[in-house]
Amino acid sequence: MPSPGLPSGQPRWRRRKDARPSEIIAAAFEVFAERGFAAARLDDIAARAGVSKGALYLYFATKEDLFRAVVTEAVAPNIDLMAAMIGAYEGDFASLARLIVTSRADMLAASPIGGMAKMVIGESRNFPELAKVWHDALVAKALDLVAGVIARAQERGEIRPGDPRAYALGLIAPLLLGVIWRETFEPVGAPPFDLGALAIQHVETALTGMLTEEARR
Amino acid sequence: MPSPGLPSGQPRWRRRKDARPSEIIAAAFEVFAERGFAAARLDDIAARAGVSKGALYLYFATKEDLFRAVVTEAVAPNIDLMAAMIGAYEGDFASLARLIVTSRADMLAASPIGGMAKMVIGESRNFPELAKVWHDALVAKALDLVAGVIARAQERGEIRPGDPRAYALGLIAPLLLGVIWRETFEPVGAPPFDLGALAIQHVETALTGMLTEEARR
Amino acid sequence: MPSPGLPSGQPRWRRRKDARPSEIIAAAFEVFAERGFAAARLDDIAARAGVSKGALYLYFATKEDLFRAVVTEAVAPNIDLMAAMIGAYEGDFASLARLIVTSRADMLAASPIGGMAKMVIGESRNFPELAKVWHDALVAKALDLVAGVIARAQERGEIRPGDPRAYALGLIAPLLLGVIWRETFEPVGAPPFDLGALAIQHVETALTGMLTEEARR
Amino acid sequence: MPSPGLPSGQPRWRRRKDARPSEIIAAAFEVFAERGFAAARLDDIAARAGVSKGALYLYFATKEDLFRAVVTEAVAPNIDLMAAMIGAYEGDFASLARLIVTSRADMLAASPIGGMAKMVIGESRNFPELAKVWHDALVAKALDLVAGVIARAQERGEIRPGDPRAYALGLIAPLLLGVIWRETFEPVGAPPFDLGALAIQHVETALTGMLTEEARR
DNA sequence: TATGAATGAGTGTTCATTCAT
DNA sequence: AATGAATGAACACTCATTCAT
Repeated sequence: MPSPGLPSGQPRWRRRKDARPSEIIAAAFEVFAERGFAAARLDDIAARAGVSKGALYLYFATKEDLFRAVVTEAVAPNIDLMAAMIGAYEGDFASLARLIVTSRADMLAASPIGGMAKMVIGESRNFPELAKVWHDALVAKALDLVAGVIARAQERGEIRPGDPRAYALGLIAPLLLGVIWRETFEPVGAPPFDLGALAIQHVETALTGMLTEEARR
Repeated sequence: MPSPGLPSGQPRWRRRKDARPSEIIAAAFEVFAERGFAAARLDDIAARAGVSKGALYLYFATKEDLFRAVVTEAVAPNIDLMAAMIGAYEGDFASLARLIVTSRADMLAASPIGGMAKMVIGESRNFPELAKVWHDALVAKALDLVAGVIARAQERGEIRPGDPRAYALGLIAPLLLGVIWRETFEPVGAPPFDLGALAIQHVETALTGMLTEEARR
Repeated sequence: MPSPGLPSGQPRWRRRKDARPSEIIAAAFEVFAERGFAAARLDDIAARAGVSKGALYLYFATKEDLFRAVVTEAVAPNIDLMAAMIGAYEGDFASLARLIVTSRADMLAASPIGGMAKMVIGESRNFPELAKVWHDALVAKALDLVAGVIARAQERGEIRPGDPRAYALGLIAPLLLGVIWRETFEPVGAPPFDLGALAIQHVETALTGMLTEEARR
Repeated sequence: MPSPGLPSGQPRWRRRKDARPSEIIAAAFEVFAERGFAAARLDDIAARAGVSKGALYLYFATKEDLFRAVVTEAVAPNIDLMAAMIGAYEGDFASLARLIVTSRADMLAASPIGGMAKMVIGESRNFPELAKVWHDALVAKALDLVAGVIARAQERGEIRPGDPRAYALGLIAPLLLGVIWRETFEPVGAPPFDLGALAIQHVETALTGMLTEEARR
């Protein structure tokens, strides 16, 4: 039985069907990122979204569904950015690598993707489907793109022999680890990494290591 | 619900003459790594350890304490290995780097430390103390060790100018990410990385990028 | 949770010029009969009635009120039928009994009164008022009518000595049980009873048992 | 987190693994019979059984399972009683019928089977399996037994022609209806039926109606 | 020590009811 | 009059923790 009257001067709620789901997802993201899936409470998510607990169920069938929505939602906007960037590029590998690494560093520094990554990593056993979505739609795609660029640069003689995927991982790993570092260790007092500076130094080092003698000139 | 820092006067668990506690920790590690802290059930841990649920409480006061024991236990044996290896080393940086990277790759490939890392990352907000322990006792120490070696090599003119910590991160990041990859994405069908091969290729590339002209000869 | 008897000054539902309330009652009857009171969902009732959930509250104050309306509505048309039939009858008991039993059998076979009975029986503890309405307005009335006819027939020497109510129950019990059988056991594979055939055989058997020697000639 | 200490002088519970399930079933029977399945609250059942809510789940996986146990438990002791009674009988049908009807009346008057019947009838749509169990193990069996006896009596010329199942239903229907009456209408003020007296009168009437002229002598 | 039956606070989910539109 | 998004109390079920044995 609903409480017959909390004496409030304002309407108890406003009808905002369209905005609700994304507001809820945003609130859920925060709580899931803070607590992890299992420890997150729907009460908290609802409160942070400014709705009642019951309202969550108007848009998401279960807590798991809400979690899925949070994760997949975060994947979507990132998928084709790098593809567009790489596909459109005309020029030598070194310039492209500098562009990729620094732009990724900026993106990672600004976006909450670190929190997402933490969730996906932490819940990968409980939600393998989400790990798969992240892998297929984001991680593998990005890695394959970069590895493809590297392979073509190798054919042009710009890059030394070697496994392109390993090169690609070496190129972006410090950035990703920097994000995990920020999410995991900075809150407990670890000195921060400046992702931008890290990127600049790392890409030059990596390029020096990857490029052939000719390409370095 | 984690209580970050209960000031307990006694040791978290008593080591008894028999193997019970470590058996329990081993079982708990498996379950925590599979499910995460919150979703892990003490029933499962007890069953896997071959003891009753009540017996867990003879050795660990709470589920949180057991988790703490699992994590800190895993840190211990790794702490001083690298320090010993590095401290004892006489020789040029390139040789040391090859030794460090390949030996770390072997260790990471063989040990369940990836599962640990997943747990620490995933529960870092709920157990900041453990993130701190991991950082202080393991991650920062390893990073500082490597960064120190690099700094000294820079002083000797073996390595180009640049932030030693950034160089250190660039050196070991692919390995760590490879471990996370194995724990997170391989179970959902991602192609595996061969950590050993990755290490060999990566260390040469990184060295080429880091070493000065003189040192490369 | 039933509140047995809220003293309301207004009629439980307002009959409007259009058919809405009775459409809702019809839909509610179906859902209540299928699920029982507690398990019936107003969403389903509204959907089956082709109205919104909110519209239900324009006609019925609560779910309980709707249930009351369903049950009392179903009682109404049956109340005076038998009374009229019996009151108008001129003739011997045997003919009247044959008429009553066979006509009741037809009615029971055709009407959804079995579903009603199930509801009243199943919710009698939660809605004693409705059990009372059914008893007072329908069951007791019918039983008393038949018992009265039997008592008068006994005075005329047509029926043997014995409690008229017990005779009346014996006369109609197989029909009622046949209806309950149909609602309860036929859906799970029980062989059906042919109510008409049952009635014909039973009334002759009962008459043979009840009538005096003289009346049987 | 369990409450660390309710100050009670007695132990909070005693270990009684063996007795628990039947105590719980007994308590559950009462609550289900009073409220119906959906409206019954596990808190109430637990309280009436003198255990905690959690304890219910040591013995029954779900509320539905508990309901199933209640119903099937009640079926068991009744199954073979009548079969034994009938199988052992040597003598004419009239004597057997008198024995069956009066002994059933005593049993029905004394047992809570009326409450069970109400539950099975009321929840037959939600729990068709239970309606089936009741039908197969109890109702059909009893009806077939009686119908079989009647058919053999017909072959011996003791009973008039007619469908044996219809005769059987006519023989026992008033008793069953009397039980439903007691559960449904007596609590709301209906005058009670004396099942014993009803049985005695009814069986004589029915026998008179069923027996052939020869058998009646 | 060791067990595991018992506890009960906590939480995901449902759904009758309300009310802004 | 009618809608259906929103509410929130209620309840089934879980599981860390306790304690009689």
